[in-house]
Amino acid sequence: MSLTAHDRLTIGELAARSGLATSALRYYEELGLIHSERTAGGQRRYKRAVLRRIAFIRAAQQVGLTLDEARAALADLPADRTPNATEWAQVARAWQRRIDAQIADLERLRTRLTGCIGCGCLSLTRCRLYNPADTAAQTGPGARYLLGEDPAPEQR
Amino acid sequence: MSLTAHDRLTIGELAARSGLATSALRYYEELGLIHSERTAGGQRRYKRAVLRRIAFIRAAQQVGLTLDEARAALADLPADRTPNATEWAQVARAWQRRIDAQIADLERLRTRLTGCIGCGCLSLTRCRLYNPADTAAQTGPGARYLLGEDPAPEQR
DNA sequence: GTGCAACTTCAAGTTCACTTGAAGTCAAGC
DNA sequence: GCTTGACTTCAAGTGAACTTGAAGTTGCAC
Repeated sequence: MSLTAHDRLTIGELAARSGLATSALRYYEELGLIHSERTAGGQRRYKRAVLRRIAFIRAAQQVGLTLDEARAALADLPADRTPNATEWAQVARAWQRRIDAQIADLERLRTRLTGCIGCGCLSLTRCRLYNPADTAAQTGPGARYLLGEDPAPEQR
Repeated sequence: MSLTAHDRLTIGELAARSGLATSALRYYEELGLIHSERTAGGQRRYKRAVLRRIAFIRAAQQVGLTLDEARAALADLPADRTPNATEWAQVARAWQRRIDAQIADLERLRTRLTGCIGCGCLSLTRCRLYNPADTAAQTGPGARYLLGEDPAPEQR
């Protein structure tokens, strides 16, 4: 009678499908990234749409969003159904800008490295890896992995 | 580039020049990423070559290395002098491969997103974002901000 | 109706890359 | 010689993203 095996997923099934650990799924739920229904006994049961949300979250992480930012981005998409083309296009385009910016950053670094190979490099005065005039600054607490600010105002 | 009495830097000077906090510099030293001499009174004094090492470390972080990996990479470069072209080229080329791989990952994601815009997407059966057959996904513990991201979306 | 894997909560632990704070010491300008 | 700011060590804290462990409960197959 219960075709429910098809229509709601246990946390273990969701873990298997999504590739995340059950602990991670509970953690995501605690953060409000995903949601579940409960059985009479208190166990979680997930709609299949949650798989979509998780795919979204993983992609968000790949473009460098924190889970908190991912949650904010998810707020623009419907919780339980497939987003329509308009809803999705809006999000996707924002991400494309992000991705493009990241690619540009990496290409800039690659260019600097290439220059360095040519110049027998890391010279204090000349090296462009060493003196990146172009730096996209950031200095938030948390995520501080960005070769960011350009200090050294006095070059003596 | 005068070799005055100031050919050694205090930790504060190094911090100002490198853009890192003094606490970070002590931490790097604790990890064995950089080294210092000490005054009679026990204060750190840094050779200017340390600035180069720091530039290297920051760039390493940008390409997604952990500090531990950066230390390993630094082992291929001389501690106190400018690396010669051969030494440097070897390292730089390894990094270029890394950078290229990262760019490729991002481009793959962007392609998937583009496809999704067209298809009114995130369909469970069709979506390529949702079903990335190519999971070259990095998700080891540590180093999760693999791509040099900036949390502020549109600031350049 | 029983056995047991899969679930539950809650607290605490982990890793990375640092920062903060306390308590004390050094270096240098006056 | 004094003062002051820059330094010292060591311990503990931070935050993101989870994981681990303990102790107990549920659901389903047999």
